[in-house]
Amino acid sequence: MEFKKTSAIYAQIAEYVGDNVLRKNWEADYRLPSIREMAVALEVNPNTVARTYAYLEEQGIIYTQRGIGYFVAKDAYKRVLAWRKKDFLQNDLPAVFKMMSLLNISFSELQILRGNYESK
Amino acid sequence: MEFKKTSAIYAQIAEYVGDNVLRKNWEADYRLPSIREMAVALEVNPNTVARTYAYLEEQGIIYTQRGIGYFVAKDAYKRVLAWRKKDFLQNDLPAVFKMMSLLNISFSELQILRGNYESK
Amino acid sequence: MEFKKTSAIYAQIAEYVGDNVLRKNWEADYRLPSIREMAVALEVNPNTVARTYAYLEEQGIIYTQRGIGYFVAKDAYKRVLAWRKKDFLQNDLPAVFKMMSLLNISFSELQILRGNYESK
Amino acid sequence: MEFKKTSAIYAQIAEYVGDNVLRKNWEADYRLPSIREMAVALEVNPNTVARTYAYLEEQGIIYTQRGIGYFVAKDAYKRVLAWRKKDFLQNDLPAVFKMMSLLNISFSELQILRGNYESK
DNA sequence: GTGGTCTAGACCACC
DNA sequence: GTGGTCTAGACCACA
Repeated sequence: MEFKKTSAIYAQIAEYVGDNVLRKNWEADYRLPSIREMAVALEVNPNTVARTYAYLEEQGIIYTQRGIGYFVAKDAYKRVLAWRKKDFLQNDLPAVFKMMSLLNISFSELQILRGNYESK
Repeated sequence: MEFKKTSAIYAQIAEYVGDNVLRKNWEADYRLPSIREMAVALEVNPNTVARTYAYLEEQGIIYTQRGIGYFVAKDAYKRVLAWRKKDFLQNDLPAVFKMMSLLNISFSELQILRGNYESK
Repeated sequence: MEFKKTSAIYAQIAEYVGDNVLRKNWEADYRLPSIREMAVALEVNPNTVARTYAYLEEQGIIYTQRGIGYFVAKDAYKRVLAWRKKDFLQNDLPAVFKMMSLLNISFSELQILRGNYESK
Repeated sequence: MEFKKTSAIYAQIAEYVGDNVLRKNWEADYRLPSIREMAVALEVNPNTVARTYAYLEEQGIIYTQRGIGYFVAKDAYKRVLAWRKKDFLQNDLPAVFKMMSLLNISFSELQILRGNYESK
């Protein structure tokens, strides 16, 4: 049996950035908090944030202007969406359907539950 | 920012046992692997498995016969179902709905995806 | 012949805590001695005290605040009373009545003895 | 805190013999099971039974005829009664009254409970 | 400092 | 062999 391990902190920070892009809090060319600011805010080592930013830059989600800072890329929304959608469809959703099957929860039940959450 | 932690190993083992009950691999009065066997198989300390079994016994999901072993309780299925359903509705489902909202995935889309998974 | 065993240490500590609640030495929201303090005071391993506290928490008799300590629950008195009353009626009392029968002690005699103890 | 320790096995066997005298299963001059028989029956080392018999002989509850066996003494009943009564009055009863006080159980309640047990 | 978890290894009683 | 308990010592997150 393989036990779940806590995902790396840098990856969790990447998700946090992605969330802000998806929610359109941070749109194209928005300047991200500096590595140092972010590190303080999240109570994390600056190197960890640097790693996150480097990773996001590789993915084409943010870009850097040396000496100025990091900015949200033009097509960041599109890319984040693709990235997260892939994750969701490949990992989360199958797990949910599997669980629904085990728990004998029908799809119509799900629709009702969905209504409950939205009304909150 | 609060980082996600994995649940404790003993709790993950409890889920594993629960899964086997839900899948009806292990039915009422089925004898669980002994604490020591399980510990070797999962490569954890026997105390950790003992903790899992003690926890499940409290929940009325398994029972013990001293010197013999642990067995699946009569109404284990019912209890596991209630336990996992509560978890699913309180934790997993809200996360899924939130993600669907972020990713702009509609409910009808979900239904189609569901069909794809089932046909596999 | 089945020889009498003493109850586990962690259970005896639980009784000790219960006594303090029943005597109203420790009332609602009273902070229990920390696991380590208690372990030193009772000369047992911290794990043993931790086990006691975990057990009492499950029973709803105490609650925990991470990083702070354990506290007596609001309805601890009620719960301890129920717990101990059940024990008393099921175990202690039958033994006493059996012994009275063996010793030919009548109920009225008991009442007199009771008076003697109270006057002390 | 002093934890309860299991009382010595030889003492528990002595209680067992005493019970049989009190119940008048074993009356004056009744021949006790031999040390070996008793040891086998109780799954105990013969030395332990020997210790019990020696102890009971000291107390004048049994007597021995070398090469024949152990027998219940003439005034065994009287002596056992005195011995157990002392124990009961000094140890058990005060504990019970203390517990009744903690649990708010009145004497009249006790009388009712007594009726319940007797009818079983 | 606090509790929460895990490992390692031991001893006991029961079967 | 089984489970049940206890000790010793470690690391983590929270405050």
